[in-house]
Amino acid sequence: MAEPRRPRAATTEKRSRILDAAEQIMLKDGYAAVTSRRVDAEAGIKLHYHFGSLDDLFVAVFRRRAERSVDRLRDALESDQPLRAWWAIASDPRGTALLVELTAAANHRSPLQAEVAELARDARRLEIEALSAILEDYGIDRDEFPPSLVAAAVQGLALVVVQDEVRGFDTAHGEAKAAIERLLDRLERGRGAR
Amino acid sequence: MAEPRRPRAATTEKRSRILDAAEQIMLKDGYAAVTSRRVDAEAGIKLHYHFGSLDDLFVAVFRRRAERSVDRLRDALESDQPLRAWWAIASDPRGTALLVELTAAANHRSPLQAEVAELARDARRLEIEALSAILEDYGIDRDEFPPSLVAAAVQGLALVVVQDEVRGFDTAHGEAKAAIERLLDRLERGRGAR
DNA sequence: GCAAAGTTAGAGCACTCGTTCTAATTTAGC
DNA sequence: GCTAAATTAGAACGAGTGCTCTAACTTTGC
Repeated sequence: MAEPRRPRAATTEKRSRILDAAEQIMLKDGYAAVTSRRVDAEAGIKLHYHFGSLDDLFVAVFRRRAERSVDRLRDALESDQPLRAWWAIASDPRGTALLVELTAAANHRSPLQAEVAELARDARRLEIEALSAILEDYGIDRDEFPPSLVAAAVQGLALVVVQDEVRGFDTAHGEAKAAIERLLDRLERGRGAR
Repeated sequence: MAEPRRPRAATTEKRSRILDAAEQIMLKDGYAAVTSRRVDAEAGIKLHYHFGSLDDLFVAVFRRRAERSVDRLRDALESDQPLRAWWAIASDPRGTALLVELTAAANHRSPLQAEVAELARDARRLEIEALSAILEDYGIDRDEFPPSLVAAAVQGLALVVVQDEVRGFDTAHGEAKAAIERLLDRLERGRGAR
């Protein structure tokens, strides 16, 4: 049978160095700029030995990110101020930008598409479950604003506000962000008082 | 001086045939699939004579779309049921998908980036102005939900719901859409009664 | 220190890309 | 119908792509 053939000590570190390079390129110039030669140059290592194909690399980048995201989301929704903590995660510029790029890249990389769909489902399920339990604490009517709507609204709002800010669009995103903070103040205060 | 050298009769039709082809490719396989040879094949004409460069083509696709969008948005916001009409536009799958692709493409096509920024600013300004006038009619508190927040929320919500639906993600988007319709019903009814 | 396995750099392959050029064809205006 | 301009197809160029192969190099376990 196949021998164990264990990798060397430094290998996992090199894998993550390649993943870091891929993320950085994606954030700077978009997913289409993530080419084998560009990653090689940025990481100082050739990717093909460690990942085989670009598809595999994209999937690995996504997986590493997705695992962190789901863990952090779970913690946030179980924290003292679930809405505020959730918003902090959703409105993180780096994470949002990467998610947008990876989702766009998934359009023509089917192995990646499956991963993206899975994360979308898991994250939304997590959010909806958590919201089902806490929405009433915030004084939000569940018939008028069901968890599925609130979840989509939070994610969408974060997406638009963050993207407009990152891209430097002149869309009063600062004012919107301030209003969201005020809203969170009021909601979290109201929840504590209940 | 330069002679008039007027183009032939069929030329404008051919230009728009190329634009149509570019849109179709983008919707099907993403902006990165819009290559000169692919467009040539899809449209049956060579694009370089009519547009010069791919950058010019992308800008032309965006401009044609942007002009229609702003006009339709203006009409919607001046209609009898501004929120509902606006939502209908924002949640149009084809328009949303194209906007996402073009915005992503703008990441590494600077001539396009300038156009996108301009549309974002103009559309948002239009929305904020209209909302400033009608928000109170809907019984929405302007301090708690300022126009800039409502505008970002509507666009973000549409983005997420439509994208999840188009991509077949299992995120309860159907339920969210139904809740939005109920919300619109209530809001528009309340506005009429005022 | 030595063999075996892990890892590397570099060349190379077959392909696609955006764009330009040229020669041929089609059309418009007279 | 003729001429000048508009438009076309097709080849070609240099560059970049994902990926493979090979020969060298480095580390590991004994």
